[in-house]
Amino acid sequence: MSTAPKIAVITGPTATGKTAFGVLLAKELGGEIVSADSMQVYRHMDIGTAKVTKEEMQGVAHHMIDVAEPYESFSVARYVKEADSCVQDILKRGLLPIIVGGTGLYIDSLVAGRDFDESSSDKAIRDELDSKYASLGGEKLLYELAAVDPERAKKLYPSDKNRILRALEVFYTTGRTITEHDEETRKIPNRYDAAAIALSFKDRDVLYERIDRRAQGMAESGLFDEVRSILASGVPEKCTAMQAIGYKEAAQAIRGEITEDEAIAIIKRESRRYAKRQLTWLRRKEDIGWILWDNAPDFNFGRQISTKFLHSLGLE
RNA sequence: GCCUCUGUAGCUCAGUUGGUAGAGCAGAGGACUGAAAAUCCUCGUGUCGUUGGUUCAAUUCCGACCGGAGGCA
Repeated sequence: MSTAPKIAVITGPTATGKTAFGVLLAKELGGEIVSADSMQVYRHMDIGTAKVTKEEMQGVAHHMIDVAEPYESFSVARYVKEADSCVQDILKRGLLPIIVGGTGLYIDSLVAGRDFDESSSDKAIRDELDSKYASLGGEKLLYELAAVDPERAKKLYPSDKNRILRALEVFYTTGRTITEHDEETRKIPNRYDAAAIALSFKDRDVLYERIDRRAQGMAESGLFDEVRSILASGVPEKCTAMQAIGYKEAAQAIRGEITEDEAIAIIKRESRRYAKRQLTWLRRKEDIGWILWDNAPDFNFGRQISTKFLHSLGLE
């Protein structure tokens, strides 16, 4: 049926063992890993992003990690472009690309092969819209959007700044509405035939306990020092990288606005909420195989299920 | 032992001059096409400590009991 190349995807909320499981499958199936994590793309952000270490990689090649500096503004557009060339290259060498990560938008965009045309983005227009939003307020801009793209405007609230600005940006740079743009891209067939596995826990409380423990561990193994040295290197506090959970809170503590203990508590809470959002994103996908752990990841069990699952989808 | 205060949602508490109750936080559900670890939307029934009494009606008033805090001895 589909002539799109087959690839594997391992996803799931944070702290469910994706990294280790990915390495295990890569060794088993003869593959290489392409990370799909919006924060592990940045260099020097290791502790707070729970980035794979050299030892954990066990010799398996990893791509899309450490490909940008924290002060750069990274985005889906750049991710798809670079990750796609990694996937192509792996396929060309006859290996299986395994996408591993928790950034749903990145995975979907890569698999779908969404086209992020350069012409639909314009920094000057975006900045102008941004200050307009600040001075006039979201209500006014939403009216402005409603005049050209009522369909999209109806779906948004005045407070949803990011989406209002992007919708207007697309219209002013291309002359077409974002609704038209989205409809078109939805028609394009997927670039890859992806077999996706999602990792999580049967009991949400178990997941949350792991998240809390992991955040605590990050603090104990030097998260605050890591953030301090990133800030000291001149990275602006309001760049994309510094929006990462763990980093923005640590920065607040470093500035003295909150205590380190308060920061840790907030990091735990925000990580839990993040995991919940990831679950919401993944739950609506029907073509995903879930592996639910009991109290801890059981990779033997996982391997049995996943190899069977991947096999049934035509992967070795 | 006596006196005072207190016991209401997972937590901190508000409230009903008697008609079975509501905020914040936590939490839950959802959306998501160039910041996505981002951004945004929606959601509050709980033996009002237990048990008697008064009352048409008690979480609210009265008594006893059981927790908790403080004061006096």
